[in-house]
Amino acid sequence: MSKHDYLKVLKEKGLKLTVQRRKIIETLHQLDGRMSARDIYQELQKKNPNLSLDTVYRNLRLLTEIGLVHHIPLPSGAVFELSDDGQHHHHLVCINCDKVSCIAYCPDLSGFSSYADSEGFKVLGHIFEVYGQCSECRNDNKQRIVD
Amino acid sequence: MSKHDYLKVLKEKGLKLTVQRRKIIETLHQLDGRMSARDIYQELQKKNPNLSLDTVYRNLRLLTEIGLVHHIPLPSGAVFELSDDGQHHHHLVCINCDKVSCIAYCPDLSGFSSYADSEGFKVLGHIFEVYGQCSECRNDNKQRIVD
DNA sequence: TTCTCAAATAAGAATATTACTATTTACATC
DNA sequence: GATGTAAATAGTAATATTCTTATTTGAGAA
Repeated sequence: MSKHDYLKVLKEKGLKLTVQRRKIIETLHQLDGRMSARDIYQELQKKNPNLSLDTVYRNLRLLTEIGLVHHIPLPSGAVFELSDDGQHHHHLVCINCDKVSCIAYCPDLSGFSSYADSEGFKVLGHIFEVYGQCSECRNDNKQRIVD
Repeated sequence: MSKHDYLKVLKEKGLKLTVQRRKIIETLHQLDGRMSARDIYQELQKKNPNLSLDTVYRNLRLLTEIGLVHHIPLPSGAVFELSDDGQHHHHLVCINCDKVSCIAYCPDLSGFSSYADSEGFKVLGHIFEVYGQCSECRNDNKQRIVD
């Protein structure tokens, strides 16, 4: 998704295109990685010392709600990434080194949603993250055992 | 799982049966609901004013790691519940009123885990929570629209 | 029972995240 | 372009969670 498309989506949702909001998206877009709220705050504060940390958190929450941004809870704290396509996906997270990989698997809730709906509960979304140990950290562990 | 069983599991894991640890489990057991770290802290502080809030957080994290306790992230903050059987399960959470129901569905990661393992990644666990709107909150919304 | 020591705690500092409120701003309408 | 208004921001306070370190304690060994 291009930078322009993000701004279009915001407009479609009736949200204002504030400078701060644009900058947050641009930062995530340009640095093209996963950043914490504080990372983004520190980056943007270089140009705008008046920026409020709350504004970063508030917008990240908003952008997450409308699906433009993914919130990834890591053992060491939350990071955020831009959504490529407006669709969500899930992650494989190493509990040792915090490395994150995207995965294609998504729990199939279609059957469950119908059931829940018949019980009056409207399913609106889900969070799903897989935790484990990456190959590098596994190798490190083996080496340590040998030592 | 009885109170005694929890203490047995702790012992098996080589963890100390501290007074604070026992009290945290007993509180979750007796009040038999879902409580925030602060709820538990405030309850236990009545009897032990020296109790540290950090101790509550630290033990809830530990108990969650070994599977005796479930951590449930709600929009308004995290709550904890004792695990009935040492097995995990997932929840349906109303984003309006924070009501929580347990659900039987659990994402099937067996195939994915084998694949991940062949790539060097050892899957150790996952988090999964379903969000939506409960029947009561849906009805409230309808009424508001009619008004 | 006493001793020993790693594990756990208390206390407080540090960090993360959210809430509150007065002021500012995007943007639709004129 | 000027104006009205609701949404968004800055600044700050409040709350949630984690970290650091000196002290205490559970539990095994003597």
